[in-house]
Amino acid sequence: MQIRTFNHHTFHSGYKGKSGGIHPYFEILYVTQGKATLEWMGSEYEVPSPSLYVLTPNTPHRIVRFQTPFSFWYIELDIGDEDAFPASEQAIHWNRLQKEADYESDELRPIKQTLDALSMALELKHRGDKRYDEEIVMLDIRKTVRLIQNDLRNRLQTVNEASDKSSRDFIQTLMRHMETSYYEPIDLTRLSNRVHLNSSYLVRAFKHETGVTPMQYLNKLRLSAAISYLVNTEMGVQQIAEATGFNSIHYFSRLFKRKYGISPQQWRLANRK
DNA sequence: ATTATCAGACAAACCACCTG
DNA sequence: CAGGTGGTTTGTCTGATAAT
Repeated sequence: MQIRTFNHHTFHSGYKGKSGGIHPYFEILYVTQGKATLEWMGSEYEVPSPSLYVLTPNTPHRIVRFQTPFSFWYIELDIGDEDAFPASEQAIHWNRLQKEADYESDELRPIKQTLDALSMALELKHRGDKRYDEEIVMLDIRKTVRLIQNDLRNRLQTVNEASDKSSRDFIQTLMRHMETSYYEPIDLTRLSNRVHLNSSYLVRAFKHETGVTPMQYLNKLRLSAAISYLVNTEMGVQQIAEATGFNSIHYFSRLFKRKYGISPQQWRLANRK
């Protein structure tokens, strides 16, 4: 495991710079001051402070609204083939909990203590202080990840004991699948085979539960990924269409224009700098 | 609760062509 | 040449309805 990059920011009123991205790295985002909304994998998350978000590789994320001053730091990690990091399902579950997370509680206090230690260590690194020790930072990151996983495991046990498993778990299964594999070829037949259900029943159940059909949900994910690529990379529209799972640039730009009113290229020009 | 079928509406995907 | 549009074919979604 390697730190690929880390940074800390405070947004003051009038801030108009970049506040998100997409990259093939695992990211930990720790919010220390202010409130905001995080867009991640097609959903919005209320971001209080303190709160901690785990962002899995290749997923676009963006802070869209914030109450100033808004402070946070993040670390992007090249985790190689380590499997100790939360899977997408766990990350989603964890991030959803952040809205109401109480970091003074017995369960979460150890995480906050570790994060505060990390904050201080990263501050040393930022200043080029000799006391900075990368090894200790790595241990703290591993400890944080481990604490998150333990906390999730404990919660899951209590949930499973308390409630009967929803008969509609397959919808969550499919949503998670699309969120992590939106760039792969996905069609209705593959989705219904995946959960062993009739496709017409699947569409009805999915819409009933989520308000959108499976393919609408998938396109929403793909377009929000495309937005991140447009703003944060130099990739051409053709490349972005491929990277987000669209089979053709033509269809991509048409869908894009339908949703945002302008073409991808125009959107990039309008949202740069 | 789930599957099946059918028809009609609508959206996605594709090809050919246009534009800057 | 990359990116955008028009028209056509193919796939998805929905409502109705019947059955397990």
